[in-house]
This record gives sequence, C-alpha cells and structure tokens, in this order.
Amino acid sequence: MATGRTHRPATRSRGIPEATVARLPLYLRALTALSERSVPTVSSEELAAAAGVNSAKLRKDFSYLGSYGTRGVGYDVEYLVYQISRELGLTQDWPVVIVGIGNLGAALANYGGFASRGFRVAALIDADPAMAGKPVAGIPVQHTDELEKIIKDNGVSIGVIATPAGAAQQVCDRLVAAGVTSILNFAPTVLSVPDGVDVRKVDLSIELQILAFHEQRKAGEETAAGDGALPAATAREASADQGPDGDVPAVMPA
Amino acid sequence: MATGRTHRPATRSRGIPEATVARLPLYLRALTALSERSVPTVSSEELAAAAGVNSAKLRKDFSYLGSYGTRGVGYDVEYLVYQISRELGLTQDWPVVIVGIGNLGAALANYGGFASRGFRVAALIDADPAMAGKPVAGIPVQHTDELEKIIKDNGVSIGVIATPAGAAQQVCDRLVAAGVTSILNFAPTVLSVPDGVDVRKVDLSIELQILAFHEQRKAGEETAAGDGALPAATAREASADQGPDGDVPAVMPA
DNA sequence: CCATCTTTGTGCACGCGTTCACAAAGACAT
DNA sequence: ATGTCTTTGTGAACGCGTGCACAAAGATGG
Repeated sequence: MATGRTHRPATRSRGIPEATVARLPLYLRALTALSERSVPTVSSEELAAAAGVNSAKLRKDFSYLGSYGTRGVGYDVEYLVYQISRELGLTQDWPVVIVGIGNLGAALANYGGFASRGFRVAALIDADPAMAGKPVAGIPVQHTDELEKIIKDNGVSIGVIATPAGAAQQVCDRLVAAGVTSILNFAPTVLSVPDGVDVRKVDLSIELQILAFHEQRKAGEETAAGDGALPAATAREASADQGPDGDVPAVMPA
Repeated sequence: MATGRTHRPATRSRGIPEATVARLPLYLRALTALSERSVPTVSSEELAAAAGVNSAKLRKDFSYLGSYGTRGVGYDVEYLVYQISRELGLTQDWPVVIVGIGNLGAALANYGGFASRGFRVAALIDADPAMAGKPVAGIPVQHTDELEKIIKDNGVSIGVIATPAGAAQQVCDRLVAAGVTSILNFAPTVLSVPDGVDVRKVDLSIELQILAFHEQRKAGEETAAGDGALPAATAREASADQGPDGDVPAVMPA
C-alpha cells in the first residue's frame, strides 16, 4: 500500500466530477417540481427516488457543492434549486444558435425546454436560401452567410448543429472560428475541434442500436436456456438502469 | 465486515462491457463509410481516428467480439461490418413505434436513420384524435387507443416516447404492459419500469445544461467581468483549465 | 439540559473502464 | 527459409465512479 503516488496533481478544489455534473440537471428538475408544489424540504432519500438515483450517490454529489443540508431534516428545496442553478450557470442568460433548420432543427426551435432554463434561441441558421426569412417557432431563419455576424453580435458561445452529416464539420469549424466554445451535435459525425471547445453529441441511431443489442440478448436468453445453467443470474443484467452515464453517445446514419 | 461478496463469476463469456457496446455503433458507422469507398482493410489506428477513440481501446473492444484482425495487416472491413452488425442485432428487422407525434415525433418519423439500419417504423401513435389518419412521413398516425393492438400485431419490442413529460410514464406503462421491453425516452422525465425493461433517455435540456456548466467554467477563468462581447475569435487556447485552487470565492448569499 | 431519533456527510473498498507497453503473430521481401 | 517489419491482442496498473456502512450533527421531545 502506501500508494504515495502523486496526491492530487490538480483537478480538485472546484473540480466537480463529470458524472456528478451530468446528474445535477436531473436533481434540478426534481427539485423544481417540488418547489412548484411548495415543498419546503426534502430528504436525500426522497429526492434520490424522484431523480432515479441512489441516495448515497446523491449525497456525495451534493457534498461536492458544499454542505447545503441539515442533518435530521434534509435539504432546503429553494436554496438547493438556487445553488444548483448557480453551479450549472443557469442564473445567466445563454444565447444559443441552431444551425440546420430541417425537421430536427425545427423541432428543437419549438422545444420549450430551451427557453425555460436560461437558454434563449438567439438565431436559426440554414444554408438553404429559400428558408431565409421564413419564421420557425416565431423566429425568422437567417442564411448561413450571416453566421459569423450573428455569433459575434449576440455573444453566442453555445451552438447546436442539426445539419446533415456532410455539412456538420464545416459548420462546426465556422462556429468555432466565430467564437463558439460549446457545441451540441445532432449530426452523425465525429467532430474535431481545437482544445478548449466542448462537444456533446446526441444520436438516435446509436441509442437505438444499443437498445437492439440488449433486446437481442434478452430474446436469445429465452430460447437458449440450455448451456448457461445459471438462470438466476439473468435478473442482474442491465435491467432497468436509467440514464447512461456522464455522456450521451450519438451517431446518426447518413 | 468481511462481507466478502463473491465477485460475479458470471457476466463473462458473452458479456460485452456496456461501454464497448455503446461504441460499436460508432465503429460500425466508420466502417460503413470505408466499405462504401471500397476500402478492403483498415488498421486499428486508422479506424480509431475515424471513430474518434483511442486505438488501444478499439482493439480491446474488438477483442471482446473475438479475434477478427490480422496482425501486420489490420481488419477486414466487410467482415467487421458483418460481425458488428450481427453482434448488435442489426441483421434482423426491428419494428419500432413512435408515440407522441409533435414536432419531435414528426422529426423522428422523418428521420432516415431508422430505416437504414434494421429499424422500421411500424406505427406512429398520438393521443390527439385530430391527428388520426393524418400521414406523417408517409405513415398514417393512429390513435392511442390502438396502442396495445399495434404492439401485439406487429411484434414490437422497441418503443420511442416523444410525448410531453406528463404523459410519458403512462405511455411507458402501456407500452410495457403490451410487451415492449426497450424504450427510448425523449420526454424529460424519469421513467420507472419493471426489471427486464431497458430505458435509454435522450434529453436536450440536460445536454445544454452540462455545456453551460463547462462554458461558465471557462468564462470564469478569464475574468469575472466580461459580459458577452468576447474579444476576437481567438478562443483557441482556453485549455489549461483547472486553475490553482483558491481562486473561486465561495459566494454565500444570504 | 439530556436522551433519542433522524438524516447528512464521508471514509473505505470494490469493480469497471482506460491506457500503456510489449510479446506474439503474421505479412512480406530477399 | 529466414529475417525484418507491421499490427494485433492483452497483461497489468491506474483512476474514476459507486455503494456500503457508520459516525457526526442537529432536531425534537420530555
């Protein structure tokens, strides 16, 4: 033992684990619901159940933010909502641009989830000249030529890419060059970006394929209940595990 | 103490790590692109670059599937496409139902990614009677009343929920009761399902909030002042985050 | 003020996933 | 055949995330 290895090179102090960050929005949602019902306090057990996680995990997550609970009582809902919102940076306004106003882009523009939590759709951008000026979700679509100007004029740092795969990297490059440092990518492509730029991808195709894998597994277990000779173990499988982990894989088909 | 919990001997053999399963679709997409360009073989290094992962990780991933590579040469593209497709269960046809044909549901229905890889939209279901019969993406929308019948008649085991949050759990329960054992959930809700049912969720709001967290982190490192108006687009070198501790004051509001 | 009861915060151990580094395996040239 | 060169497949170490189990902290009641 005495691993004596480098004890904390850095990455601590304000370093909240990525897995925890990914769960904060989940807690926030549950807390907001409680807040709307005017529930004053909530225990880790209750909140964990509402968020679909283990209570010990939740307490540990909160411990990274500080000690906001009261032993014997629980957490103050309003206070926690504020703390998490602040930690996630939702107390400020984030202008967002959506590039690629096809079916998906339009759906995103109409998605109420944006406006509700500090996010504001600053502009909709599409490469099709015929789309220019046409209002989607009450916002007129602008042409790709305006991309750089829009980003700069609005101080946009978060961009959403909902273009076909072929255009994604090019759009990404332009967004980054114009100053965007966080990208949510719905296109089925692996984007390459310079250091300092965050990319998260969301893809239906990958999610479905993962489901298909497990589905096939389940189907195979029933019919082939011969060699294993360890039937009890099946319940342990991946069963009803909720959200994946810190990251959401994504890849759409061409 | 001394719980000495027996370390699961099972979960091996056919047990491909979840993290690996999540990457297989990524490899498959890269391989398909190579296949279309008639590239016969590919090295782990090249394929890893195309998929955006580490080559050692890729090789280990493939090692769970078996030894499909040739040392000194690489992997046979076509063969690997087949093996991964088979492993993911994509060599068979998966009928899928989409419930909730709003903006998002319609976008999903129109999404070409379904048909392209073993997935077939068997039906579109919506609770609004006015939608019934109306074709979306060439498929007539059916009313929720038909849900159970549709599931059973088509042998559907995978369901996509694109309803408002309030209806999601109810729809989920009905899908499960009718025989669906895999669910892709787009509604911002934590679904509770019985053991044996897989749920994967895709949540735009959460993804954006995670981006906002990192964005705030980046912005906070430079200066506390700056409101929007980022200087020239030289967002290139912002890396080196994780500044030395003690730089972030613990603002404690009243 | 003390006893009891509830719930937080966390030390600890465990298992999974990632990465390094290298021996084994095979292609290819001579 | 033999040697060299390329690339796979994997043993081993490491670090992160998870969950248990419990002591500390504070509320509550007498």
